[in-house]
Amino acid sequence: MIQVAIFEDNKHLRETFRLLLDQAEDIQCAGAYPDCINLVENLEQHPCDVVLMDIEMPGMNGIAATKLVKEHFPAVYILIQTVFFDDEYIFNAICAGASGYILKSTTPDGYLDSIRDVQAGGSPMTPGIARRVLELFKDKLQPATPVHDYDLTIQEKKVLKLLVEGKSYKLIAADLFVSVDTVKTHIRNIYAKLHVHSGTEAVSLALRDKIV
Amino acid sequence: MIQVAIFEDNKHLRETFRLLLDQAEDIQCAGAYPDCINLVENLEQHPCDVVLMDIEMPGMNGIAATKLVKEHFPAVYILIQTVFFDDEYIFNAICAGASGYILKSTTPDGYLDSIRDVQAGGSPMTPGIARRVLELFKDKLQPATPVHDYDLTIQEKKVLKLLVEGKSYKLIAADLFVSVDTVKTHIRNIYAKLHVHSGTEAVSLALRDKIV
DNA sequence: TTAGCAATAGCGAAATAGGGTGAGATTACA
DNA sequence: TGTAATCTCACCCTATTTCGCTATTGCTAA
Repeated sequence: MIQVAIFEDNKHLRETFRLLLDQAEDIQCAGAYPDCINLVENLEQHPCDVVLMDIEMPGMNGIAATKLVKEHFPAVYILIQTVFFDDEYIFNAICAGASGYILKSTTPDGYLDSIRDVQAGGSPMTPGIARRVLELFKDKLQPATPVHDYDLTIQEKKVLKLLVEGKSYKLIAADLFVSVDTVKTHIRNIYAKLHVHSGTEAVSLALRDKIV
Repeated sequence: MIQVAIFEDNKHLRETFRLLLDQAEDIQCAGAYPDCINLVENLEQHPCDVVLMDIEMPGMNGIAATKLVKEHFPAVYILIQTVFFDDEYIFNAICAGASGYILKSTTPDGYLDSIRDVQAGGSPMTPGIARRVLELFKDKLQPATPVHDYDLTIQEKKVLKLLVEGKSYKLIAADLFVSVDTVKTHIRNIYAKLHVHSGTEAVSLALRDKIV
C-alpha cells in the first residue's frame, strides 16, 4: 500500500486527488494539505512514501517545500506537478530533490502510474519536461565554451596560465626559461589585450572566460 | 509520416523493428543498418526524422554515432535503446545529443509511442533511466557548494570579493569606507587563512573553491 | 624584399603589494 | 567579568608590479 500525501492549494483539485488515490487498490491518501504550514509535523503524524507536490502554492512554494521534506524525510519520494514548463522551475525542483515532474494535463491514470513509478524507483516525467531536462543537462554540464580567446599568443597564454597559478614574475621567468623583463613585456601585452590593469583582474577574467 | 532509420547489429532484432515500424500507419522505416559504415551517406540518401540507435554495436558505438548524426543532421532526433543501465552511457549519450533513452525491455507499442514522442518534441525515457538522469544531474551540478569556507570573516569575504573583481587596495578601501592599512590587514589575514602569498593566488583559489 | 608579428630583452620611474609590529574599540560569549 | 575574536588603524621597510620607451632576432606573408 503506497501512502501518498497531497500538497495542493486548490480545494477542488485537492479533493479530486484524494478521491482518485483512494479509489486505487494499492494507493492510499495519507493526508491532503492546502499549504506547507506545519509541514514537518503533519508528515510526522501521517507518514507517507510519496508526496504529490503542487509547485505553485501561496506562502512557501513547492520547491522550498521539496527541500524541507527531503531534509526531514530523505526516503520520501516527491512528485512535482505543475502547469508550468519553466526551465528555472525544473532545474530548481531537481536540485531540491524531486523524483518526478509531471504536467497537470496528465490523465487520472497517468497520476496513479506516476506514483507507482516513483515508488518503484523510477522518475516519471512528461516527455516534454524530459526534453527540457536533457537540454538543461547539456547546457550546464557541457563544455563551458571558451567565449573569447582575446588573440593571446602561445607564449602569452603560458604566462597567463602561470599567473593564474599564483606565480610571481620571477618564477614565471624561471619556468619559461626567459628573463624577468620578457615576462614583464608579455604581461603588459596580456593586460592590453584583456583590457585589465592588474594580475588579479587578469586571473579573474582568465578563469571566468576559461581562457586557461 | 515519421521516417525512422534503424541502427541495430542484431539481424533478427533489426528485421523485427522494421516490421514493427512499417506496420504502424504514421511511421515508416527509412532504412535499417547493422553498423555505422557509410552512416552519413546512408542518411543523406534516405533522409529520416528519427534514428533508433542501438548503443552496443561493433565498430563505432552508438554514442559516437549519435555525435556524428547530430553533427551532420542536427534536426534529426535520436532515440537510444540499450539493455544497459549504466551511468556513463547515459551521461555520454545525453551529451552526444540523444533525445530519448529507452530500455530494450520496452513493449512494441512502447517503441512506437516513444518514436512519436521524440518527433513531437518530447524525450521519452524509461522511468528508471530518468531517475539516473536526475541523480546525475544533481551530482554534477550541485557542487556549486562551497567546499571550504576557510573560516573567513564577513569583512574578509567582502575584501576577497573585491580583490577578485580586480580592485586595488585603494579602491577596496574606498568601497568599504576604511583605510588602506585596514585593507592590508584583512588581506594579510586572508592570505594566512588561504595559505597563499599573493593576490593572484588568492583570486585563483577563491574562484576555484567558489568562496566568493 | 619589405612589412608585420612574435618573442626576446633591457632600463627606469612610479605605484602597488606584501610583511612585521603594535594597538585601540567593539562585540560575543562563557 | 574576563577573554577571545573581529574590525579598525598606523608606521616602517622591502619586494613586486605596472607602465613607459627602446631594440634585436627570426619568421612569414604580401
